[in-house]
Parts: sequence; C-alpha cells; structure tokens
Amino acid sequence: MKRPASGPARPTRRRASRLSSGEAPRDRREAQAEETRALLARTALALFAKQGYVATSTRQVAQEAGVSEGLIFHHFPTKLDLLLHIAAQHRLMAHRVSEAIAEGEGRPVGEIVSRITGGFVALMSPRRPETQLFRVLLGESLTTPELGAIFRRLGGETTGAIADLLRRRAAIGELRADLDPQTAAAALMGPLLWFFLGNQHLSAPRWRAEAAAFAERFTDQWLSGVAPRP
Amino acid sequence: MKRPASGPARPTRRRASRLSSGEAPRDRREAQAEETRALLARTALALFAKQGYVATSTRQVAQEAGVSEGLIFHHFPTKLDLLLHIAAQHRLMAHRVSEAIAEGEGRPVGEIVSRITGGFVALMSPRRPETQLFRVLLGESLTTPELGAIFRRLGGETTGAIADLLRRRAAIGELRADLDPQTAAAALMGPLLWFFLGNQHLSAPRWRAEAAAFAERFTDQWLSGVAPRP
DNA sequence: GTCTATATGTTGATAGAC
DNA sequence: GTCTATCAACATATAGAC
Repeated sequence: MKRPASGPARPTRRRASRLSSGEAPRDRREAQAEETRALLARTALALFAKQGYVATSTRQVAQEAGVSEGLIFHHFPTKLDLLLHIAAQHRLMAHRVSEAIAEGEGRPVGEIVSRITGGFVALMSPRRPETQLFRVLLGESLTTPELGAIFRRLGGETTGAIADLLRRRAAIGELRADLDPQTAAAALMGPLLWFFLGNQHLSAPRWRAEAAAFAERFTDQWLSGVAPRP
Repeated sequence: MKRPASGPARPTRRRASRLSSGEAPRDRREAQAEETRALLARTALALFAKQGYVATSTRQVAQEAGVSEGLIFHHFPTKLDLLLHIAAQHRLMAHRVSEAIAEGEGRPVGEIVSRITGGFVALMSPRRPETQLFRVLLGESLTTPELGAIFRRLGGETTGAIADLLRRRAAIGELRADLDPQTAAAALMGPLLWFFLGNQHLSAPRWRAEAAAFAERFTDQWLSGVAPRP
C-alpha cells in the first residue's frame, strides 16, 4: 500500500506573546504544554481516522501539527499512549445513551429510544471527531487487545444501560413480559452500527437525511417487537 | 506499538519429490505454483487476522511460510494483491445468506431466518478462516477505500437478498404489510454483527454456546417485530 | 518546552544467479 | 520457481543543545 507523500506542513499559529499577565511562569508553561498536547491529539486523531493508527507515523503527525517529532515523545512516551490519551478525552455513544436514559426517567420508552436513535444520527455524522475516533477504535480493536478491551467495555456499558431500562419498563408492563433485555438492547444498537458501516462514506448532508429516515423507520419496527403481547 | 519479535520460522514441509509422474513438467510447475500461492494466502491470512494487514510485513509472511520474501512478490505484485487474492477465495456471510434464501423457497420465513442466524453461529466461530478474513476486511475497510468498497458491497448484497425475500413474503401476507424490507434486513444483520464484535474473544466452545443462545432469542424477537399486524 | 541530530531496526520492493 | 543480496525510505524512540 503506497503511503501518500504527506503534503507540506500547514503553518501553525504560535502562541501570541503574553504581555504582563498575572499568571506565574509555571502556570503559563503548563498551559502551553496542555495546548500542545491538545494540538497533537487533534492532529493525530484526524490522521488516524483517515489512514488508520498503524499506517500513520509519528513523523507525519509532527509534520501535520507543525512541530518536531521529538516533541511528541516528550509529551507521550509511546505512540500508543497518544491514542489512549485521545480515547480518554472523548465522550462516546455510551455516554449519550446513558444521558438519554437518565433524562427520560418517567417518560415512555418509545420517547427515550427515539432520543437514542436520533442522537446516533447526530453523533455519528461522518466528519465529527467522535465519529473518527470511533472508527479508529473499531478498526484497531480487532488487532490490538488493549483497545479491543476498551471497545468491548464501551459496547457492554451501552447495552447494559439499555437493558437495565428495558428490565424496569418490562416489570411495570410497558414492554412484553417475556422480553430478554440484553437481547433487545443488542437488537437496538446492532442495526445502528450496521447502518453506520454501510453508509459512513456519505456526505454529511446525505448522511443526515438517510440516517434520520432509517432511524425513524427502525425505531418504529424495534418498538413493535418489544411491545406487550396482546 | 511494539511488534512482537517474530518467533523462529516453523519448519514447513516441502513438496514430496514426485517419481515418474505422468504429468508434463509444465503442469507440475503450475501445480507447484498454485500450491505456493495457497500456502502464502493461508499464512498471510492468519497473520493479518492476528495483527492487522498494515502491521504485518511481507517478511513476516515469508518467514512464517518458510519461503523467501522475493517469492511473495513473484506471485503477488504488491502486498495488497495478496490480500485481494485471499478475499476472492472465500465465501463470506453474504453467500451463506443467499444459499439459505434460495434453499428456503416456499418454506416459512421463520425457518429461513433461523437458518441464517444459525449459520452465523457456525460461520463466525472465532478461529475459522472466514471469520479471520472478515475481521481483516472490516478493520481495513475503515481506512483503505478499495477494501471499504468491497466490504460495503458484501454488506449490501446480504441485506439486499434478505430485503428481497421479505418483500415477496410481505406481498403474500406472511409479514406485516407496511414493513420496510431494507430496514428489517438491517435489523436482522446488525445485531449479529454487534454480538460478534462483543464476543469474538470467546473460546470456540463458549462462542458456540453463547452465540446459539443469542441467535435463538434474537430470532424470536425479530420475527415478532415483522409479524403481520393483528 | 521545543528543537536538531541521530540511533537502530524494519519496511515494501527489485535484480540477478541458479 | 525459488533464492540471496541489496535498496532507499521509513519506523519509533532517544540525547543533548537552546
């Protein structure tokens, strides 16, 4: 696989000189360091998402960010640490699901599920950083055990939270009594993932349109599968 | 990410010398070449599955297969050609689904769907070559456009075949009339994929047990979601 | 905190003898 | 058809000057 010759490094704005700030030099340095870490994380994420983690070199990240390669290793001991730092900084689908569930307490399941599928449409839009991160993690999780565990944990948390909701709602008769909550949760998240993988190449506007339409049709069908038996 | 120092190359059995065979030398050579290509494909697939396509070197493939590196490039002009050759040789989930549908013509949908989900359990067992290939393609499809297209096509064929079945069955009243076939097909395949990603680390026996249980519960729930409205 | 320079090994791919 | 020898480019990571 040919690696594209990385284009000329984009000029990166340096910090504006601070005149007579009240901050101690220590704080300024730390702030600067944090800024750099953020820059590196941003840049690396974009490249990882486009080319994959293994196929992206630290050199490339440095060039694209407009810093030296050594600086990367000053802030992140290894390349994997860089990826893990990125992963830790983002709130993924799992968190959105938990939020939707917490906020929907006392409201009908259908409403909560609609919020979840609707959130998926917004969250997984092709160009968003969270989406890019998700793709990297998914791809790498298949070969890097450490990331595989992270990825599985995220998935498990998501279905777990949903299953918990369904269990409670089934208990009060809002859902069919013989429902298996874990299965139903997988049946909710799985098709969203399937749709994402099949349509991630769409442009953002087309994604929004197609994903929204799919989410609506799918939510409807899923709900009729878990509704109480007549 | 540290690359594990590849262990000593396993001794590979060489061809048994053929005494006085009736074959022309030309045929023997061609057979030998085919044998080598198969060996390389087998070996590469195992390594790709474990470490990923990009993270696996042609050198490593050569060592593990017990041949020289140059020989790889004699048979496959580039590393990507090797992967594409592998991909072309395997019958994936898509084909199994089509088979199940063709063979189930005239039988109840529930039965066909059970065969599909049941086939998934057998086909996606952790150590099978098809499973390994699937993982490689999925992982790589997220970053290599050429493979992304292949992967999307496979997914599209699968849901397409299912959607077609559902459309015909809905027309004769076996399924609810307002069913959207494409959505229902995604709702069938998605959870299987989700389950696979969450449980691919299981041992083969545990996979069979857990996957079979999931398949049964899920099939049941999916069917009640597409059943005709009362 | 950032840079330059470099260490040390690996990569995909080619040439040419047998 | 297979091997050995070799390539230039690239990988991750470190050392030390500023």
